[in-house]
Amino acid sequence: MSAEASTTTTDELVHLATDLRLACMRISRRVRFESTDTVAPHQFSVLARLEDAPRSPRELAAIECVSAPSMTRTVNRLVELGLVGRAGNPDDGRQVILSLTASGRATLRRIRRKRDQWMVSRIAELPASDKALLRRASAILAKVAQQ
Amino acid sequence: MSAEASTTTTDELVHLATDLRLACMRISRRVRFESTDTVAPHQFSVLARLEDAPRSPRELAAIECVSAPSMTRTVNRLVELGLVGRAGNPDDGRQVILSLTASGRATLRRIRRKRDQWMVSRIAELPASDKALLRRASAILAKVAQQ
DNA sequence: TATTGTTATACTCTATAACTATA
DNA sequence: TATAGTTATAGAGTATAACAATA
Repeated sequence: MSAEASTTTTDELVHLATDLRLACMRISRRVRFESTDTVAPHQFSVLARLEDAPRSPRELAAIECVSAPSMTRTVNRLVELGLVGRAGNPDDGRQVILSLTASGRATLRRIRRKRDQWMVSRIAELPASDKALLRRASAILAKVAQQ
Repeated sequence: MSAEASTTTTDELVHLATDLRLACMRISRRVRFESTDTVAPHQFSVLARLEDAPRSPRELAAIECVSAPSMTRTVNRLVELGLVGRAGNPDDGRQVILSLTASGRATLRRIRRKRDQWMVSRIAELPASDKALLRRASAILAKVAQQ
């Protein structure tokens, strides 16, 4: 009875984990639902991967944990939509190099802006103390997600 | 320079929204990825809807925002798996009433436990002050998601 | 022979349209 | 005729296996 008072009990920990997980999943769900755009989730994900650097289909398939034929299909569609460009590698005739087009970059920006807008509109009305708390929580959650 | 110090600027607000959204989405993604179980996401969702009360296929289709034939298919599979039971409505011969079986309830519990475990293992190591902060953040996020 | 990428084929989830049974 | 549910059919995403081209 004395040892439990000062620290977090297992029960409290599980409770916190459940509540926090549900809150994150619900927010994630709402954001995804709200920001349904011109490209599907798996297409958005590939565009985001190409943002930093051009990549080969194989690389993308590995990162996204899908098969090579699946990635071929996804990439074909993105090329068709004009969001991704395909180029050959002069040093290795087998390889294909994929990169974002200007339109692809614009699409990424637009989708992110839309997602953020949903979140901004909900946070804006909160009292300053809640915002400050979420600011700190955000950093902790980011670390938790990275683990 | 004097007015901006005390309150949240638009820029800070958007920044917070982006960070918080990304953190929630990443955690959600990790949880879903980690807890891939016997049933697919859309099946899990239907099981959860049947937890509180039996429902008709039509009701489920409306709640889950899918077509009636899609729900027929999903339900068929869940019945095949023994997780959902099908019964006729004596008052209306057209209607079908779906409810969770004992096995369906057990499956829901098992999946939730698995999802929680991932979150618990990550939160457990945090300092007590972070846990306390997340406890408060969780409540705020829950309200935000509900809006 | 190993690697990169595509094509062939099949399974699942989704949808719309057509159908059956009941009200 | 209107409603609940299913069946018919098609489109998109996924997978594995087989193939072509290059190293």
